Amino acid sequence: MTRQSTPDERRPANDGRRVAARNRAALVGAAREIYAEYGLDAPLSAIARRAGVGQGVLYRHFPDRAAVATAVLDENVRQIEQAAAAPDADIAGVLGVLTWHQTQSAAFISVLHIDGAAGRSGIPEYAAALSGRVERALRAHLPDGHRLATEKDDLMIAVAMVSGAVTGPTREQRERRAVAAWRLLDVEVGPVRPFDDEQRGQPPLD
Amino acid sequence: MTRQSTPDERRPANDGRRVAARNRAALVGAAREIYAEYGLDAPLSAIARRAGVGQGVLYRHFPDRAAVATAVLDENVRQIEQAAAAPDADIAGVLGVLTWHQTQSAAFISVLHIDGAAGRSGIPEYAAALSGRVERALRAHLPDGHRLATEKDDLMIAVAMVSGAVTGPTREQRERRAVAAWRLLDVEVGPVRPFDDEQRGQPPLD
Amino acid sequence: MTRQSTPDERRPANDGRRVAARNRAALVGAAREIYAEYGLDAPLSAIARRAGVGQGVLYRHFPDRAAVATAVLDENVRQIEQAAAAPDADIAGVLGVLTWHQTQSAAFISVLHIDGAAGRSGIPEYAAALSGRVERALRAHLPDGHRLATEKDDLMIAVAMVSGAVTGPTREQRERRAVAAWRLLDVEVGPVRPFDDEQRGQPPLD
Amino acid sequence: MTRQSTPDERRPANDGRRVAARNRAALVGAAREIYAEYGLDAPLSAIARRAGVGQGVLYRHFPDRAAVATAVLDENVRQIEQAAAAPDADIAGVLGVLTWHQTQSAAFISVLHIDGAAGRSGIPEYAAALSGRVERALRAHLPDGHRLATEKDDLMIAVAMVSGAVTGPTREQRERRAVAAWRLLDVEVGPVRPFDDEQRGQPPLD
DNA sequence: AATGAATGAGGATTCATTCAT
DNA sequence: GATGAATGAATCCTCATTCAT
Repeated sequence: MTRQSTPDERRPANDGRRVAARNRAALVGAAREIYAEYGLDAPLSAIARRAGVGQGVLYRHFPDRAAVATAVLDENVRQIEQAAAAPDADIAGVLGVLTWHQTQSAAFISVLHIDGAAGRSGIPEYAAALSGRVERALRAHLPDGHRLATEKDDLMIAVAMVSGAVTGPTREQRERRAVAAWRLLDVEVGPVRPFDDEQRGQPPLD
Repeated sequence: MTRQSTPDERRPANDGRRVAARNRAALVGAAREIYAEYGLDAPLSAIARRAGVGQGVLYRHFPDRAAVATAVLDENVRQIEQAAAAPDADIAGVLGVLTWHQTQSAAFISVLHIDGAAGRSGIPEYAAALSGRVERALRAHLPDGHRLATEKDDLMIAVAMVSGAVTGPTREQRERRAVAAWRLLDVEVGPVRPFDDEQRGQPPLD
Repeated sequence: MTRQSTPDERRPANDGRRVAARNRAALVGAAREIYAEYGLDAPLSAIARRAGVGQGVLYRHFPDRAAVATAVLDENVRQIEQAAAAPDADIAGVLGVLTWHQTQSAAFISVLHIDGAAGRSGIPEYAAALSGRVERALRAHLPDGHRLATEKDDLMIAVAMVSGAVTGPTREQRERRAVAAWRLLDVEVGPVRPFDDEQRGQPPLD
Repeated sequence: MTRQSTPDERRPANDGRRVAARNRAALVGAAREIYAEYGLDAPLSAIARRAGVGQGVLYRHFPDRAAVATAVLDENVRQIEQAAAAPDADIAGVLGVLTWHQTQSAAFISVLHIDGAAGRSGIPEYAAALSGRVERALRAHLPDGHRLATEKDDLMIAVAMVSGAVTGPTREQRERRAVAAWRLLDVEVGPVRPFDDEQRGQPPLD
């Protein structure tokens, strides 16, 4: 339901495919907001409600709660991959994008803890896969002489460490702490910002 | 109304008030285990069950779930304080004890994230208080020239960072990662171990 | 209770019987307060706590919750009986004492509803017995020509009606309404007050 | 709750919705019965059980226990209002309908005690609102010279008095006592019956 | 495909009652 | 006799998940 502001949508009897895609996107967006506000344990009903769809639709698109979380985090990871795929990418820049997402989303932090989140939230191998993609994106630009290139695990341990430092009620404070964390690690980081200017807008729905 | 089923049958023995202290200790111990396995959001009923007591006993000893968590974490913090109070204490040694507890207890990690725990578990100012005690214990031995002594927040940010790195299914792996984290921070840490061999005994309550 | 406790007890260390009597009185007093504040469904533990005794003591003196209530109300009824036994007693005077108790105690009101209370609070035939004693005390002074003497049930119906009217947060308001109720019934009532000046003081305990 | 979806019946009826309406009615009916038997403090689970639905259904339809009670009592009050709105209504007739409901429902009695209900059941201002509606319905037909028109509060005090008198295990006995109460008040009352012949029957649940 | 109602298990919390000391 | 701890049933309330329409 939820009157859609899209002008071309005037007929609820419009064919399903398009509606389905829109619903899926609405669910992912709603989940992102809900996760940001309440964490990964938030009730699924809240996500469906904020997306403006019935509970059943959520289950049609996502088999379980882990799938929802994965879909949300997938977008974050994709941005990092895109940042890594940019022509002028370097490790500092990619770390900056990564850090931005760390400061943005409590859920995203969890996934980088790999099993910290897995315990409670039932995000199983999904998390490992996402974490692996992040690692590949970073490592593609990791020079041999880089501070995090000596030991095999250092790169992702450092990422996890920054995740640990990123706490606080406001994004600004979280960013300040993230920057301090990288400084303590003696690692140079580019500007902390999303990859594109594709602002993922948060409609103050509901 | 009181429809009581006339418990003329044997009733599970009431061992008297002597057992109260033992029960409290059992609850704290059970809570420690349960928290380590499932995190601070674990059901209180699981704690009572593992302690081998009824639900009511838990509520007799602890008014709310925050009180349970506090009782558990309080012991960890106390060990760190004791380590700091030892005659030959230095910052590396205290950090070693701290790190041991970080590798030991998922719950303890949460509390050092300061607000990471606050979110769901309703451990609000408790966490801040415990975290403050840890900070004081550490700062008492922080030399002026120490790597973590330049910026005001660096000390606890570093602690949070190590907490972030401490993941993995086994304590050994978590310790390995913790050590790697301190190395990346270029901070010297003493042996990772509990303060004393003081078996976590029964506090002489009552 | 057979033993008359002389008020001038000089030996507080004289245990046993005397302590038991004091505890019983404390329980009744506490129950009166608790009932006035929370109604007849208040937890028994609250009564024991306010009386400053253990839970077990309550069960030693009273087999069930109805016995507690009865003990409390018994005192109210006794005052009414004493008022009726006074040399210069008349129906108006006894009604005044009765009304005072109605305005004083929500519990007492319930008992005069006879079965309204019985339903929930498990005050079974106790209530009937108490109600019967009140009726006898009143009827002893009911002149043949009295407004409430025509029909058999009129007397106690009128009492129940006044009980129904007695609502409100303060005793003053309840008294005002009680007086209005008697006026509507066209029944003359003496001064609304306890029988003796034996103020049953309410220590603001706890 | 209750987004007012315009109940235009153009669409092929969604039967899920139809069941919902039936369930809601069943819940209200069950609540009425349970309240009559056990009073307003009856467990909500008993209501759900008698309605033949799960607990969750009750919470879907009513956010809290006060909402359930309000839904039930609202119907009673509505009947009284309808009786007052009838073309040939007079005060005696409306009082008769009111009295019928008093004899019918212990819960309804509570609400007219105004604060008697407020105590335990958490039906605070709801009760006041319902009581106010009853008063308005009555007062609309109260002639200036009526016995209950002299003092401002007399009307509702009288209603409360009758409520107080209405006790007893059977409706018949309660009615007899109610009639006696009105007689003692010297107030003429019409036939004690529900407003319409609209028997509030048992919804053909399952 | 969407809807949103229903189910029912799970967890929190409160108390009446018993009983060892 | 008193104490107060323990038990465990009962109730409240929340969601994850299924399913009829």
